[in-house]
Amino acid sequence: MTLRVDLKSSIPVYRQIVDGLRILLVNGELNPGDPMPPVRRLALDLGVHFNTVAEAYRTLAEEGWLEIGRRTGARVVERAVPNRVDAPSGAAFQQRLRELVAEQQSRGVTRGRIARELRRIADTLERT
Amino acid sequence: MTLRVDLKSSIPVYRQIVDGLRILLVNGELNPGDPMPPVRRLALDLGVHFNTVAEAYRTLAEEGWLEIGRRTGARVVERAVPNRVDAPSGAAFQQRLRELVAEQQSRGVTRGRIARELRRIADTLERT
DNA sequence: TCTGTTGTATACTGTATATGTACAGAGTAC
DNA sequence: GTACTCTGTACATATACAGTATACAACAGA
Repeated sequence: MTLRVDLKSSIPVYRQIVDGLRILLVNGELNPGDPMPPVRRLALDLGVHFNTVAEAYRTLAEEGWLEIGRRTGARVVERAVPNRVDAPSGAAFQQRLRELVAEQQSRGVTRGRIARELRRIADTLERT
Repeated sequence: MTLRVDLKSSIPVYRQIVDGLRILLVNGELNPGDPMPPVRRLALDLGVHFNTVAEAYRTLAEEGWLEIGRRTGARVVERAVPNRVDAPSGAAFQQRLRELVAEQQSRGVTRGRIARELRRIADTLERT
């Protein structure tokens, strides 16, 4: 499982884990039925405490991606596509995008380079 | 000045201010020579404490966007484009992009819709 | 039934965010 | 030049949150 966390980042580790795993889930690298590694093992791999991983698992379970059993461990489940009533989230997405882009510009990355990266992700999205 | 903060967000207010102002700076809506509003006034507008705004101003000053004087207040200055030695930051940008995209997908936003948004931003970037 | 492995619950510590309050510097009016 | 007042700064403080330690409960399997 390809997953890394940056302990020095200002983004909380448990959220880094959630974000990282969500990418794998959305892209089908983790599929319904797949067992997740025990919190203690993943925690050891990442170099954090197992409660931190447990928190991430719970978050993903609330989102409907995982099912957690006491002794069974965590497992990926079939997930109903949420009916997207959340129109406002779109605005937040745009805002976050603009912030990220501005930060890159601020670092000196050229507009062309950023634009190319955005298109690359867009292409990847539709080519699936 | 178009700037809003979300007090309920998990993103710290002072960083929301930094991110929001950086967009205005990068896009030329705030230009060298322009005076920034006093911390107490902007704080009042946003509904936060003035020290929170001051922290944001200091961060932008460290980035080279602002110059701060005791009685003069904060002012936008000409900023040298940083020599982009930070190659690793590109990888972090890609990762953040993927995380944002995955989050939208998780919410039920279609790939096409996300791709369109990414391309829209990319177009805006190059059309300037 | 026993045992070991799983996630859970709770308390605790350190850090970061936001605020309250007092202060210091520098223009301006007189 | 002196008083005044508007600017940002420098602390101390309250609070919330992230991460950890530790004990516990559930449950599969021998």
